[in-house]
Amino acid sequence: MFALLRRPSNHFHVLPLLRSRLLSSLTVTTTPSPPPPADPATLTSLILTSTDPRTLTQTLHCPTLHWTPQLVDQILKRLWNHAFKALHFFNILSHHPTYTHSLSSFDHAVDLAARLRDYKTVWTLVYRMKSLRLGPSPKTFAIIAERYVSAGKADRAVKIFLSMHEHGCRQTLNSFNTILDVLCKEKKVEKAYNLFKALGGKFKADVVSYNVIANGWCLMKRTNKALEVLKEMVDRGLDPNLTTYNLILKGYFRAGQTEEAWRFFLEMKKRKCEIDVVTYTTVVHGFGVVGEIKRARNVFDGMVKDGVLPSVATYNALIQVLCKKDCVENAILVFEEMLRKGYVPNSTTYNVVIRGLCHAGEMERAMEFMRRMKDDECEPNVQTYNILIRYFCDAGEIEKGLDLFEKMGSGDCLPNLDTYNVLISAMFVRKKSDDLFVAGKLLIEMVDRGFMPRKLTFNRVLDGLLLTGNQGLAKEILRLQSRCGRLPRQFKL
DNA sequence: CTAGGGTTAG
Repeated sequence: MFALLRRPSNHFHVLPLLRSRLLSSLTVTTTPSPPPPADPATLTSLILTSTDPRTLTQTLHCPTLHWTPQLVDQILKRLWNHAFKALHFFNILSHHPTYTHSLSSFDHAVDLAARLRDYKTVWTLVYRMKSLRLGPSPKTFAIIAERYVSAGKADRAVKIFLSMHEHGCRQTLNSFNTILDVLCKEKKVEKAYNLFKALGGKFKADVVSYNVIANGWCLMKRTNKALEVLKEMVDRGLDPNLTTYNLILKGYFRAGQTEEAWRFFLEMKKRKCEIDVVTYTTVVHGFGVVGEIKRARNVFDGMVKDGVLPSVATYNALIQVLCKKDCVENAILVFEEMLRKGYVPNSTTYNVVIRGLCHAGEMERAMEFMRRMKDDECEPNVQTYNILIRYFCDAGEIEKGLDLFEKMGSGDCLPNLDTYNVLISAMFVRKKSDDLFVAGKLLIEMVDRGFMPRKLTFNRVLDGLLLTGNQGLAKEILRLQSRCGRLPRQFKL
């Protein structure tokens, strides 16, 4: 906590000890000594703590360091929440004397730049892929389209899809379905449906196209619209499949039409359309969220008799709804039951249990489960940290929240946008000058890492700093705000 | 990354 207050610059977050250790390993590389190890964790720390680009380049270009696309991708993944550093790393390797980036690393870089809304860099990367004859691939376009749509530029995304072939990437039914899906997932169903009507004939729309659109309506809780679309499909001579039925089932639950969902489920069973684990998981979850725990359990118990084994996701659904609508103790009983049956819980399982415990005020047991995760080769992820940080702060144990935050910075799980938002809000509860100072530093750090705070966050922090006499930091943040305003920071390639 | 099931808060 106090280390946090004292750290002068953007990297105040990294624990001092770790920092000096890594810096010394950096200087070592300029003299003929052992080569830097090639494991992703060490390399990621090295990139995060380096302060001098030239030394870092030297280190990463070291001939004994054997780069592979897998290694590069692993590092990019680890640096996902530190977008500028990630792109910087990508760029250094772009100039490596012998190594050449793979298509998937390019896609990572495109995704990062697009998330920063730095479209100039996005297109530079696309042209570079093209000149290296690596791509762009349909996946590259899916990434770009998704980012444009989520930045509120749906029309732009459609245009880019329509111009894919100009970049040497053929338009297929698959890519058509992808753009429809991207639009639907961002709740632009009308737009998707218009595109579907205009070009569905040309691309020979199939059951996937119809399912995507129907699911889009379901996401808007417009089950009837979804059913209309499917009627149209049947009229065109295309048969619904299990995915179709499952998405309608989910749609009924989502729209609060629980009894319709149940009748639909019974109909599916009666018609012998070979319902699967997804069907059952949907029903267990659907009943659970409306508090129908008995029915959820009945369905869960019944699936085995029907010859369908639950999956980890099914257990996760049951455990979650028990936490929410029943009690954590019963949820943990199910958790233990799944272990006894030989299932391997994943990070979602743990996160669900941890949230349940936090919600019940059992913070210590929640922490215990986080430690247990590691024994199950299931490292805590950013969601795990966010849950614990949030509940610690809500309970007024802000120091403990900050402790966890610092552990993230030094470990292999970097904080994301949610982490910063949660923590910054928490800095207002005690109305202490020191806390506001931390909030200011966090704000600066998040911008440094490619996350854009909302205007409201800026104003809250500024007000707080001025009220508590932190004029200096307030000034710095004002400059920051005007510098990043609405324009994205551009990355120098 | 051609579609359906588990994580997140008011």
